[in-house]
Amino acid sequence: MALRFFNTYSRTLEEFQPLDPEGKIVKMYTCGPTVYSRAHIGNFRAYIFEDLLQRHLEARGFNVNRVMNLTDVDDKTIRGSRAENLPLADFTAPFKEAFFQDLGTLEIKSPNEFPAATEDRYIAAMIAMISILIERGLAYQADDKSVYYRINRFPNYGHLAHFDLAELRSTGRVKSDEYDKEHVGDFALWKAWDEEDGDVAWESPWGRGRPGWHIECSAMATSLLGEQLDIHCGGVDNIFPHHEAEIAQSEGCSGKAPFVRYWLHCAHLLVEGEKMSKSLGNFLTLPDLLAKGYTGREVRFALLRVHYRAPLNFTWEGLAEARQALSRIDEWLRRLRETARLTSSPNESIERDNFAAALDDDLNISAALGELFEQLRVSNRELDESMKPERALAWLQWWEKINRVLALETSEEKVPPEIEQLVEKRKQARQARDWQRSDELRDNLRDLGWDVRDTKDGQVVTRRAGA
RNA sequence: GGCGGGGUAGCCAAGUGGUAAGGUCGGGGUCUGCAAAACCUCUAUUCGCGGGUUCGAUUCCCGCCCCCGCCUCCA
Repeated sequence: MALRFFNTYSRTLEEFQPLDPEGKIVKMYTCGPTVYSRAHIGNFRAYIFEDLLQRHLEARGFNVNRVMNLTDVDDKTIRGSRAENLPLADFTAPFKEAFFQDLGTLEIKSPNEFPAATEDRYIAAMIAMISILIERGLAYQADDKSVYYRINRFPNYGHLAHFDLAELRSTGRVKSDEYDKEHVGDFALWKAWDEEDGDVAWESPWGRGRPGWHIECSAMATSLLGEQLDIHCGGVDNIFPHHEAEIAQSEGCSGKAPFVRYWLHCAHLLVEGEKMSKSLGNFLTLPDLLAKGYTGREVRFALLRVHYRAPLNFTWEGLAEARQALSRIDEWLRRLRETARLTSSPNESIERDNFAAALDDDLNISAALGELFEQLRVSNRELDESMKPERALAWLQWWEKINRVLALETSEEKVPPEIEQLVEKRKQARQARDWQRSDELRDNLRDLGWDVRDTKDGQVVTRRAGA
């Protein structure tokens, strides 16, 4: 089956075909975090979905050039820096750092570029774009000195979100500048400096000020990837106004459409059935989960296993399920490796491609995982009936291909000497058929965070999940 | 009010116009000194509700209900 994705723009499944004439390079832009606080697991659901997308494209032979921006200037970052009495850059730096750290913990591939909005070259690019928009009559400076996009002059405005301009109404969520704007829906490209901005300001042809939110993504995306992109992702809440504005700005400047060939949006995350919010006390960050003993891969699996367009209900029970499923994979790999140890010559291979085929269908991760677990059972059965080392090696190679996409494998933890000693003692007790002593030592080991099991080949010691 | 997404077993979740993958939990079994792991087996006459089309619908059409989100700076 051909690779296809659900394009928000057309609201249909479309076969994927990159712009690159060779059909090789994929230009992908993903909206990154606003660095005013630690990113929460809802944010990471989106980034993990994007990671899965990138990895699967790579598995299918594409060369993905991915950009993820960092929004390091906006109302919230400015507010935060003032509250802490820090220069803006000093306020945002630790959040950038924390973000990179979390990406690492979750095995999210680093994008090729991490442009930040405040970098000189992008501020310059934004100013250049705004100038062009003004020249073309697509933007204007209002009485409040800010520059706004004139949405009435961009006929396509509203297409992505399926919004009718006449029906846009203010939710009052944002300070209303309606008196200065020609249309309520006109959005800021350049915000004139005001007192609350403190020393956060750049010079521009329209006076001191700072960029509006939307323009940064247009500027960074087109600077790094060109005027037209293959894929642009984000959470569904970004469809409007953010991505709608990006289309208006980018196409308004380049005159080329479409700005983006495939828009992919991921649904939100709920926590225990409720929206995550600080007031509900269910606002979770990665360190919160790590502190409870969960690992990055367990969180990754819990966030990965639901299709990206379906809402994902994050629960503690779900994390426990993830842990259980992963330890099954670990045990399976341990057995395969043990069997494969006796050979190094792969002379057969497992030709089953259903995993990747499932992902071809708009990243159907559930079907893909279904296939993985089905084959896991098949191969476990083969192991039970004594498997040849070459066969085990073939299964391991099958897994490696899959794991390049899932990124769920951890390096095995070495058994420390003191644990080895207890295991040795237990071995002796068992040889003496001293079951009481044997069970005692097993309990000791468990308390120390190690599981020990008896198999026909002797004791098997593994690290306890969550220990 | 407008625009989306979703409602499938205790929980999570695929799926097809022809009779419900997979994960997890729980019951039974094989194995084991006991466990554990692995495997086998059982657990939805039924897919939010009501109509319609059809030989046949969870799947297509119509209407309704519920949940979540967006409607100007939230992934």
